[in-house]
Amino acid sequence: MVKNSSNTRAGRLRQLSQERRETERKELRQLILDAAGELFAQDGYEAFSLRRVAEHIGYSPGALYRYFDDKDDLLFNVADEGFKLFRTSQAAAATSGSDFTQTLRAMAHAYVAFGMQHPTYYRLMFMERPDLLFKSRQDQASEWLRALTEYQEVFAAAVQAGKLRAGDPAAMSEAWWAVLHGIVALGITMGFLFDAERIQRMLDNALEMFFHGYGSQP
Amino acid sequence: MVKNSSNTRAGRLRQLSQERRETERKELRQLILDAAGELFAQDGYEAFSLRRVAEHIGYSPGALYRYFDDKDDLLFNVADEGFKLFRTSQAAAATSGSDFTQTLRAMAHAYVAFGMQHPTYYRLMFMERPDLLFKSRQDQASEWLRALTEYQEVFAAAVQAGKLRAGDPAAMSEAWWAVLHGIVALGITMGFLFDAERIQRMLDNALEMFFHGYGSQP
DNA sequence: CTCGGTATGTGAACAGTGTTCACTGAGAAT
DNA sequence: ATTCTCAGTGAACACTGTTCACATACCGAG
Repeated sequence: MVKNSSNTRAGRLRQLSQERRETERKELRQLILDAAGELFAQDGYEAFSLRRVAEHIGYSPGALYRYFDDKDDLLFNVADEGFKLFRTSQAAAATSGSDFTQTLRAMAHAYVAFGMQHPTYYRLMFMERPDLLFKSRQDQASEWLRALTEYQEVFAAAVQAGKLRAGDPAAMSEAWWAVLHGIVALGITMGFLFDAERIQRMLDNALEMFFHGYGSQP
Repeated sequence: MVKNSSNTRAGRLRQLSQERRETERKELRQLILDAAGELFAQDGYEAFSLRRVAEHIGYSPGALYRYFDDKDDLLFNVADEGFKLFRTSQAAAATSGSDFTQTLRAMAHAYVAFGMQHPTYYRLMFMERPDLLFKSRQDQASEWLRALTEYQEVFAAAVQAGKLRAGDPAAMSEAWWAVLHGIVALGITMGFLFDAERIQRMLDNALEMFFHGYGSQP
């Protein structure tokens, strides 16, 4: 039984040693995670391999299994990093403009910018393995849904304020999310067709469509 | 030198034999392709493997390389099958409604239905490896762009007829394509969030948005 | 009919992947 | 000082795509 005995010399030593081992463990875990993030961003999803991560930090492949259950588990934790970036960029945009129109524009541009600047993250998060974000940990899974519900709140407020026409805010935000996702997905997977400027114009067109529609009747 | 000599018995035999070998070759090629398509639709992109295709038809893995350059080459030809399906379904929808609104609705529903009914094909064609459709063969590459330009033509006609407000038809169709792609992509990769009915509602909402917009001002 | 050539399929090999596991070796606990 | 725990290793397993020397069967010509 381990007692909380820091009054004796042996007790203090034991505790310090335990703490040190704990921080060492966390440091190595972080080292793996950093290396994984770097290699992932560099080589993309397909070429990403456990063995190369291990080699990159000078460990044997099997060692990583002391810190992560699986390749999927490792990827999940990498995706988490991407989600932090995504959430902060979205949150910043959400509180930028005073007008709803401006706010939505800012959030949309932030969304697309994130996808274009971190294509591998976006791929992993929203395209390749979105299932990763659901299983695994419950406390972090909500992180993922929160970004989605954030849009809904903005939309609900806009409908209530009369900035948008009456209707189901959830349905509207879903449809708008589909637009954003479609633009980013096309931009990422068909970079040879759509360069950055064209994606920008596409987004502007989509915003125009969103607000005013393309129909001719008033 | 091979002369076109079907007047002698030996000549006829030679020609028939050559024809037979040729058809045998085509048959085996088709057998591989069918098996590949089956396994691909069954197991999806990630689990798809050359060796399993070979095993499935009772050949050694190396044999496939007599008929396809590469795994990519094989996948490209599988994708081609998907494109035939896609194109015919789109073409049928394009000539269905007399009114533009109806036509666009029909095409949109066909688009989404294709994605939901053939998720692995859609993944391969538009998400996983769209690069496959560009390199490889020039004559078939246009096949892929034609489906895209078809939308543009419909839009151009609609603008000219006053069914849509004035503007660049290409930009409009691109934006609308992004919407469709976004809906299907979300439906495919996040099937646990969006079931078929919800995707349907999402599409209806998107059509509403497309025609009338979500803004409150007239 | 026999010879030479041509194309086809095989089997083994290579380099890579994720994952497991018996084993060291060092440090902590007793 | 001895036991115990745990991190890390290295080898193995079952896969993957791809290549290549080789056997083999068949075709065309002499």
